[in-house]
Amino acid sequence: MIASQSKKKFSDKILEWHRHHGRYDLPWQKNKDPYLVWISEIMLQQTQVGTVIPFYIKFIDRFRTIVDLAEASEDEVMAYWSGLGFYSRARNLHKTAKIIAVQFSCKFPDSYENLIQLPGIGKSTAGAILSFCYKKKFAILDGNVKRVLSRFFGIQESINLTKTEKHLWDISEQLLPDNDIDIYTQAIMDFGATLCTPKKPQCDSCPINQTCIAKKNNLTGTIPLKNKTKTQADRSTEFYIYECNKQILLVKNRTGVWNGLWLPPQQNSLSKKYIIHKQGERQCVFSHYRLKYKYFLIKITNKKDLMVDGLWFDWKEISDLGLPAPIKSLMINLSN
DNA sequence: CATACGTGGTT
DNA sequence: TAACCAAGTAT
Repeated sequence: MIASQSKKKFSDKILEWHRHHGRYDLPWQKNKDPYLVWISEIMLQQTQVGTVIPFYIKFIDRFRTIVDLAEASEDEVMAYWSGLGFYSRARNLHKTAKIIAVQFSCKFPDSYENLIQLPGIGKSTAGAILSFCYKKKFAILDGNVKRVLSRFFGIQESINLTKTEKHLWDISEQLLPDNDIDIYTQAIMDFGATLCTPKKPQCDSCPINQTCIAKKNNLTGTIPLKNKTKTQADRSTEFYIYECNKQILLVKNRTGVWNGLWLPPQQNSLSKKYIIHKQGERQCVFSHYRLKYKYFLIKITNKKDLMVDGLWFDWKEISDLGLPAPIKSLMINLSN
């Protein structure tokens, strides 16, 4: 339990800091339309602000309302998400738009119970939407808040543990101010993102440095503690880029990473003799493993030589398709 | 509870 | 170069 006076001090100081040092000109801060806030929150999950901005601008320009999104094809939604990563976010975004269109008559839900059941909206995203759009007193617990709170309270247990996570949620909820909840939610994220940073936090100009346990004990370099996940074995695959009549064959991937995106076939199904025009080897690094792949550019004269369940696309269509970032980059290279 | 799920930037 | 990090959620 945190004493009510300490609570007020904490939120007051974060709010006061935000007045002078907060971020005010991000593209999703122009209004409190829950649809737009939702899009930004999903895009920002595990993704840096600078990466999100151009994707957000293009996305909301194409899908201006929940109806635009609900009526779009999954393929087009994936194309707009192409390069942003964590593609289940895009698939869930599309699912949720349809659910809101049908079950909520296009009106964005404003209760925790309704929000939390929507695909892709978890506790923190629900809290962000409720506080930003409806000024309801709900907490968030993103990476920024975890770092700020674990340092301020000197929490030296790993933040990966369920117990610690629960503790942090508890603190985050207790610290909420009675007023200006929407500003406070933005303020504590800005605070974590720009002052209480992972590396080299600016403790000298921190408004709560007098009572920060990590600062007091010189532990800002070690808090928050994280369990490191064990490194996984590399994986390998091959991509066969078949060209015929200035078109290339792609198949819709339905498993694992890149689920929902287009990929070149990963096995060679040509029975006749063929010529490899270009080939090479690359790798891409994921959160949990490294993928090494060989690629082969093979030109054929008859599409019927390939019995593959895919579609043929013009080279110039590649940049507008839902392809993984490294594969799109490879293909654009090969088209030159 | 641990793991799957991307990508690009920084150290 | 490898490791770490970024507005988490689903299973």
